[in-house]
Amino acid sequence: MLEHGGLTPPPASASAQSLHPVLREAPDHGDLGSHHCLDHSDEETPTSDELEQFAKQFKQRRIKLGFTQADVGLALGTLYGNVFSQTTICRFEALQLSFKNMCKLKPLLNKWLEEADSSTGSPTSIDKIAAQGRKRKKRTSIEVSVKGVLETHFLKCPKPAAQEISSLADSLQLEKEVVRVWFCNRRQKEKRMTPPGDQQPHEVYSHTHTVKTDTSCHDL
DNA sequence: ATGCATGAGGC
DNA sequence: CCTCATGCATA
Repeated sequence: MLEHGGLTPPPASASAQSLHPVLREAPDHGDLGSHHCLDHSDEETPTSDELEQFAKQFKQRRIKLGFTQADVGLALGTLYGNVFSQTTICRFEALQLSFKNMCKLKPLLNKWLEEADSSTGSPTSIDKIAAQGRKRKKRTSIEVSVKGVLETHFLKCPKPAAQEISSLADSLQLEKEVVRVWFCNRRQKEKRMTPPGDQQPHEVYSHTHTVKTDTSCHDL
C-alpha cells in the first residue's frame, strides 16, 4: 500500500489524529547480557506522541527560564561533553528530526531541564571546541523555479540514478554534486517526524501514486 | 527557522 | 552512492 522505498511499515497506533506513515518504532534490541526490566518509568523508546509532548514542554520551559536554543546547545556541552548547535535544538523543538534522533536527544535535554531550574544560579561555564580548518563550500542558492523542477522530479523519482542526476544537473545548469545533495536532503526531510506538507485536515489520502521507488526510474 | 553542506558508517 | 546526525551560513 504505502511504500516509499523499503522501510519497515509502521505498527499503526490506534490513536490518532495525525500520525505520519513514516514513523518507526523501537528497534527491540535483543542482546546486551542480562537486563529485561519488567517495568521502568520511562527509559525505553518513547512514542512519537510522548516526544511531541516533551518537545513542547521543553520549549516552553526553556523560554520561561530565559535561555536561547544556542544556550542549551552549549550547556549540553559543558554538562556532558556533547555540544550541539542552535540548529539542532531548534529542530528538536520543532520535531524536525528523525524519530531515532529525537529519542537520542530527549534524555540529554531532559536532564538539562532538571539542571536548569533546580540550580538557580549555577554558572554555566563556556567551553569551546573549535578549529575546523576546512573551507566549507559557499551555500548555493537554488532559484525557486529550479527548486520547483527538482521537487517535481522528486515526486516522480525520489532516488534518481547518478546518470539521471547528471543530466538533470545539466539541464538546470547546476553542479551534479549540488543536485545529488539536494535529493539527499529532500529524502531526509521526508523522514522527519514532521514531514513537509503536513496535511492534518485529511482523513483519506487518495491512493498515493504507488511509486516503484527503487534503484532508478527511467526517463531521460 | 531553514537551506545547502560535511563526514562517518554502510553496502 | 546512500543514509543519518549535525551545523554553518543565510533568508
